Amino acid sequence: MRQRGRVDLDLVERAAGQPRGDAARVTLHRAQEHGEQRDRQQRGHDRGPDQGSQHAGSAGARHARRDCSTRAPRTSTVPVAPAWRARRRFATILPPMDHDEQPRDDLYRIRHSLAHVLAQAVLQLRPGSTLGFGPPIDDGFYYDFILSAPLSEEDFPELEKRMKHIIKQGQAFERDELPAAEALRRIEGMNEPYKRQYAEELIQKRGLASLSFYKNGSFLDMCEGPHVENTRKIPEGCFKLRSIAGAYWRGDSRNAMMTRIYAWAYASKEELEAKVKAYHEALARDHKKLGRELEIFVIDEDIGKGLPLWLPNGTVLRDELEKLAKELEFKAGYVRVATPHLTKADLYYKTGHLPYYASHMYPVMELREQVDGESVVKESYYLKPMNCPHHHRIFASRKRSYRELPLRLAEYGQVYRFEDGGALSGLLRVRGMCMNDAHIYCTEEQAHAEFLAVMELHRQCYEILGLSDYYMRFSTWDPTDPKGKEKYIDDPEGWERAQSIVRDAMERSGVRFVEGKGEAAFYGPKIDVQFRTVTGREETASTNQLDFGVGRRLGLTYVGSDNKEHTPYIIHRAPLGTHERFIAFLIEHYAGAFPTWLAPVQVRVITVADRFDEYGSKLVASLRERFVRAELDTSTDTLNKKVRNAVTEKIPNVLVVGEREQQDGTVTLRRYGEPRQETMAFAAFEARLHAAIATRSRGLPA
RNA sequence: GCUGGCGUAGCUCAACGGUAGAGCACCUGAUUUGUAAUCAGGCGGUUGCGGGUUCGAAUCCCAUCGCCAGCUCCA
Repeated sequence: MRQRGRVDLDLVERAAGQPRGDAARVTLHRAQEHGEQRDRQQRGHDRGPDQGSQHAGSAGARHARRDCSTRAPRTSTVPVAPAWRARRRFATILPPMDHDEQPRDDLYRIRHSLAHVLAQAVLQLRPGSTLGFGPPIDDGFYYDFILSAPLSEEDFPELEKRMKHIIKQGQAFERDELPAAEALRRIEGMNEPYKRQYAEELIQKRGLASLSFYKNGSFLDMCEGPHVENTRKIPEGCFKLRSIAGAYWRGDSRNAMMTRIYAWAYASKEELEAKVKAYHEALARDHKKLGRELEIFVIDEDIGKGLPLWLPNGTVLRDELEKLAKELEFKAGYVRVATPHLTKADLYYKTGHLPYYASHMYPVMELREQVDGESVVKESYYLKPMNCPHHHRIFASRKRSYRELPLRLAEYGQVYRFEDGGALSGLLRVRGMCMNDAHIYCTEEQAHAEFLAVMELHRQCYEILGLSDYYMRFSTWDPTDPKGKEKYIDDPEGWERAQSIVRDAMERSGVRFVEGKGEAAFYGPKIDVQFRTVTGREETASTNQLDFGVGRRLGLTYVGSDNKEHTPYIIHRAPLGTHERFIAFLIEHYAGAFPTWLAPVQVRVITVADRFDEYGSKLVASLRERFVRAELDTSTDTLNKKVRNAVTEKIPNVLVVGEREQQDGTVTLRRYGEPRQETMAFAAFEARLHAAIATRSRGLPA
């Protein structure tokens, strides 16, 4: 069960991507416009306060916060986001739309009206059911019910038939606006307890003086509209019931479980069909499917839920990403550290994780000994759910001077979080994950440049990977949050300063972002990078947080030029998130066809007949000599079959060699996805290949 | 965690109260092939696990494990 205790640790933070349970407000900053938006969107469960889940970004984010230590070269070589301003690659997917922001256009009306039509059909089929919410959503609409008898997808044809019938009847949507008291009386008569509860909230908490109702045919609903004037305005064949699932009333597991029916709906039959088709095609990129087919990872029941086994192909991806991170971080002045997977329980009491975060950690390991015939606990250990406390201890390993700041400690650290079983999903949400983690300890004066440098590091990573389908979310502190003082560091001035540092850095970088008020980490504001999976779920890939509170809490200090002790700012960041989530993301991004530098098998040599295998072996040996992942296909398959296999495995470079090539010392290159093949000297191919790998380019430069 | 659906060979699936099958993969043999599946044979499942109903269970029931989807995109 989920507990709702609040921890104030970073962990607590919802991990990235997590949906936050509270209604947070988000402001969209696009160039100059500001729009109000809310980020609900997440479809994950609310992992809000309680759950810290997630890795990747989230993880990064959340975890990170704790203390550490070590010294880094006090270089001043940090590149300060220069290039960033000019590029426009960020944020090409649209952030979630706020309820109050959605355009009430025709499509909105159609979807909203269809939700009422669905409800009417459901009430016909299951009289006595009660209603929850039924809003339009990004790709259609849904409606929540407490059904008088269960429905399943098998009932969809019947429901759709009834819906079509209702539409054909040409029911008019009639709006009725009643003063609060009268509205409540009417709702009372409707026998809709959830609607009533919400109506009371609207009147009492939001101060609405009146409520509106819409009636079409036999169906009456409290609803703000707008709707189409008549069901005939709903285009024929523009919707399709999609799925049925449970959903808690108001997304809160303490509330009743309702049944939610989702449907797709678009402005025309053609558009609907195109979208549904695109959706099904997108499923072919699902990382769970490709992960199995391309032998990247498996999740073995005998090992445990959420604990992936990385197969050789997947391990190549991890190694290459780590190599990339090490190179970029080295250039950005980071130093690497390594810390153990286990930690004494005491540390987590100091950081504040225990006992609040305990439900998201694997149970304690206790070393016992016999004392007077009784078994007593001598020492207790936990698997670490984040790397920050370890890094903070490294920072604290000796006295620190301002002269060695900023100190940037980096580690691809393995952490374990006990996520809810129902939340686990392939590599996207796991219980064991390896984070591209780092903590930067710096002075307040350095924080701005360091944060910019972190954003620049993000830009570099994303540019190399060709990622552009994401948006950034700036999560800030909400001074009016009723739980503020227990949840967040109580230091309004500190928040203001930290937020202005981040906001300014973001604005200077020119990156588009949305603002989520009330979504900050407990110790500071953060920037999360949000993306969507092929199935449309939003997740956090990367996270960056400016922590002004934990250093103080843990007594981390450095000696300043004034010979006094000061508390460092700490930036927690994870541009590549966790291997688990990030690779899931990359598999879907590339549809399994990785660029040469990342590909598990970079070159497959196929001979026309086995008498050319010796020549093929020489090619492979030459390539492997310089660390190219090349291999010779020695199977007895036909040439056609070998080519087919290489294509199926999405190998980026296939070399076909036979009599001609052997004689001329050439190779015939067949690039994945390119119909044209090309014969060239082997030396020329090698040079191009090495160039492609060295520059991590997507193609093979000429 | 909760709601619902689903677990048949390594993979994708069929059999839906009456002897558990196919394709691919794998193994063996033949084939030595110039760009997306050569031919033949073979191996492979106590139908996730455990109970129950039944003359008989992969099919029905219960429990359990696992997987998938959903769990505010608020009237």
